[in-house]
Amino acid sequence: MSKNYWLVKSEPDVFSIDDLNKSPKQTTYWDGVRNYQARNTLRDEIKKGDLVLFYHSNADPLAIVGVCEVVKEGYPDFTAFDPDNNHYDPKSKADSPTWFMVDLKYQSKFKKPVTLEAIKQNPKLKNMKLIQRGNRLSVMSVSKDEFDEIINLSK
DNA sequence: GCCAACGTTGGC
DNA sequence: GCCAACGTTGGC
Repeated sequence: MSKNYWLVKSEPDVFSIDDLNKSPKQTTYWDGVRNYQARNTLRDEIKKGDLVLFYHSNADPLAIVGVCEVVKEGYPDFTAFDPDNNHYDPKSKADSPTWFMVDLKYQSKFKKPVTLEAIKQNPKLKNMKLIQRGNRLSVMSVSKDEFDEIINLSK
């Protein structure tokens, strides 16, 4: 089984890569995704051992800032069951959950963040979903070539 | 803070 | 099933 590559967005004011690094076991559950397309990715496609680019949105700079690893595959997002949680969704039931999440573990922080600007200017990355018009998905796939190019740019 | 580009909701 | 209204995302 070959490894797949992904990108997740997070607002660093809410949860940054440093927050992930400081989390217990450098691991967090990636909760709060409430979009069906992203849900399908989390539930069905992302596998243990896959690598994930960590992107800071609504930030300065806008950039991919590091890499994390999937340590637990899709399982029900329990924050949807908690009325006190910001991500509460009464339509999601414990016996037939609507929303899913994965666990991510910190792997590395780039010496040099790969900015959105640099990605837009790189012809090898012109097909990245991140820069396609109107893309607001918080979880998306990345090709191996794109992943490798991002790693090169970060050195 | 603005607003384009979505996705979702709900009346009909 | 259509579509207007509304809410959210996220770059600028």
